Amino acid sequence: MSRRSRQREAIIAVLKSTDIHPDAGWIYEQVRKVIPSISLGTVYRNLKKLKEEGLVREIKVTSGLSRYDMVRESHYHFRCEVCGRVYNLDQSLVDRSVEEVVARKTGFRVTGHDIEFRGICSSCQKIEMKGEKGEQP
Amino acid sequence: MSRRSRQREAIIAVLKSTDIHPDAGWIYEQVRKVIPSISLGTVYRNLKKLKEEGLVREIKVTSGLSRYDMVRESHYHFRCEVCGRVYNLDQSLVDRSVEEVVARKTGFRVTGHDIEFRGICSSCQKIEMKGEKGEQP
DNA sequence: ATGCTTGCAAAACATTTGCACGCAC
DNA sequence: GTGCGTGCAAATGTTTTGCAAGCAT
Repeated sequence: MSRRSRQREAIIAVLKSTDIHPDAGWIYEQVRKVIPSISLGTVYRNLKKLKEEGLVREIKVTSGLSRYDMVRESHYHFRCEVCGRVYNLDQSLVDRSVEEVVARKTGFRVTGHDIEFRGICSSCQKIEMKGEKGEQP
Repeated sequence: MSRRSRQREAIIAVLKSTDIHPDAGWIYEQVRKVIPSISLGTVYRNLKKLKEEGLVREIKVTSGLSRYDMVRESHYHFRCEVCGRVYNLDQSLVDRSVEEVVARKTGFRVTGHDIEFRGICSSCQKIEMKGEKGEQP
């Protein structure tokens, strides 16, 4: 398997400590507080390894850079189109049988699926309402 | 609205002619057969515009570069983990009510969703079986 | 001792952008 | 004529990689 290293452990610690789905740069900045000498290349290298080992998942949201998170229970994502935040949603919202439906219809072997919902999160809806004050003269 | 141009029309034509979900480079090569002087920058600029106008959709598959396709009926995607091909799936496979479920549970305004299924497509399953011949000594 | 992992810096890539010119309106 | 779209090339931003040295096994 993989060898241990302070850098690798620190990256895992950072990922475990948050659920904001950070990108590589943010992870780099966090780890730098503990290991100032770490390089961005090392962060990318470790993320790649961790992905291969199945410990970390890379998500590409419709616009923006790659984001990473620890694989806990698998979950869906909701991306706010206003603030760009990515929220977790409980996977149980959707019946797992969708995979069987797809497998039956296509003959493909289905090993997983992800759903990305789009829309406006609650805090941006509030801001939106404030902003609309007086826009109807 | 947008102004017409040979380049723009050619890009649309290429996108209409295929369903392989090409990336910008492939589109560029295709258009070049008709307009050899077109630049990659123009392809990107047009794709961006077409996206804003809602004519084209950009999909980011879990690994690889951005891919583009004309918005016809909306559909899901299946990405083969072996060959990397992206297939279209009929959106009617999954009940649209998932959006309502999410909206009710979160209080977010949900304006859309995408599903990416993963697995092994039928042609890669065949190859896989061939390749396994004799691997069990 | 062996060889995986690191830091550094350069490279590779995808995508965007500034500019002067040309074409659509 | 106005100003949007283009080609070109340079810039930007992200991710990858070659190398020599260091550390885990």
